[in-house]
Amino acid sequence: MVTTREPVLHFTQALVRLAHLVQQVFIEVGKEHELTPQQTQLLCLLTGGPVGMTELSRSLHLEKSSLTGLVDRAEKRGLVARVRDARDRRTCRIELTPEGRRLGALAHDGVSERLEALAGELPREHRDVLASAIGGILAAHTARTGRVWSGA
Amino acid sequence: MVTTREPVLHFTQALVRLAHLVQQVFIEVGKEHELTPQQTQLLCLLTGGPVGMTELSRSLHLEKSSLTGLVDRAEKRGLVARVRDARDRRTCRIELTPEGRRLGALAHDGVSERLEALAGELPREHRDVLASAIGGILAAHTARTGRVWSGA
DNA sequence: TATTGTTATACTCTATAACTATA
DNA sequence: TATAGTTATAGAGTATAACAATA
Repeated sequence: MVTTREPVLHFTQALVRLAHLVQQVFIEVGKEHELTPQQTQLLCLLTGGPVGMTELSRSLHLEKSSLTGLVDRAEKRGLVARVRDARDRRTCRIELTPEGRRLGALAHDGVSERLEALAGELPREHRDVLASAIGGILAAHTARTGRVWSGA
Repeated sequence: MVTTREPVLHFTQALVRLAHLVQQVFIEVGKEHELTPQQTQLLCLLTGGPVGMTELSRSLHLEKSSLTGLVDRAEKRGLVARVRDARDRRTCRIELTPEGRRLGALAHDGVSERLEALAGELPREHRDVLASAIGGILAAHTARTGRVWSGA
């Protein structure tokens, strides 16, 4: 049984609420730059370098057809570009335009800033425990599914 | 490969990835019961009892007009009902139908189960630190905005 | 006048199924 | 045949603006 300082929240409850808070930060920061949450996520992901549609759809957990529309709209807004590959003419890599890179960086920084601020009052060692505990959860999940999400 | 106590992830990076993982769990569990993520969230929120449209729109961070549609669809599926108030005939409270309550409970349990499983390998004291650290973050945010999200 | 909620409208986001082009 | 990506279609989710009904 739990004897010492009992956590106020159940463990899973805490995770769910935290997730929604982070999601909200993501939405608000995106809105400041007139980005939808999905566009924000796309830009953050592409910060790591160009990615093909199939890999992108796996990373974002989206059907390829859904991704086509997302990339279409981002392309129309001048945030990303489709670059065709001469070797395999079926494929294309999606890469950031300078404007996309700029907005992606702004969004990334805005999210970091706000999350840091939220956690500002936590003692340093709690932050470390938090980060490494989360790292453990993510590692367990990655080992099980082979999936990594690398946004923000 | 994870060796030292040094966090592998930056703090904010860890939060963002965790949030996306939780979100994905939410989506997958909802899908098992043919619920959209938004419906799942709505049902979980209403588990605490009937809520009016205005308060609901604040809790979910949605415009009232967006909420109208969400409730319409949920009502058409027989998950919730609008109950009009005789005292103030402008307002209505949204409450779960038996079917909505059933699906809400299933979704809630499914989410808890999976998150527990993901965290299954964490030492007990890390889970407690994690939960209380998150509690601190949420409390700080709530103090600042006066908002609570009470889903799942 | 202020509030509660809805309607009208125009997007974005998403999935399924069928398709084209290339390998 | 198999893979990479698109198109067609339908529906859900969302916001803004204008509105109706009630307080």
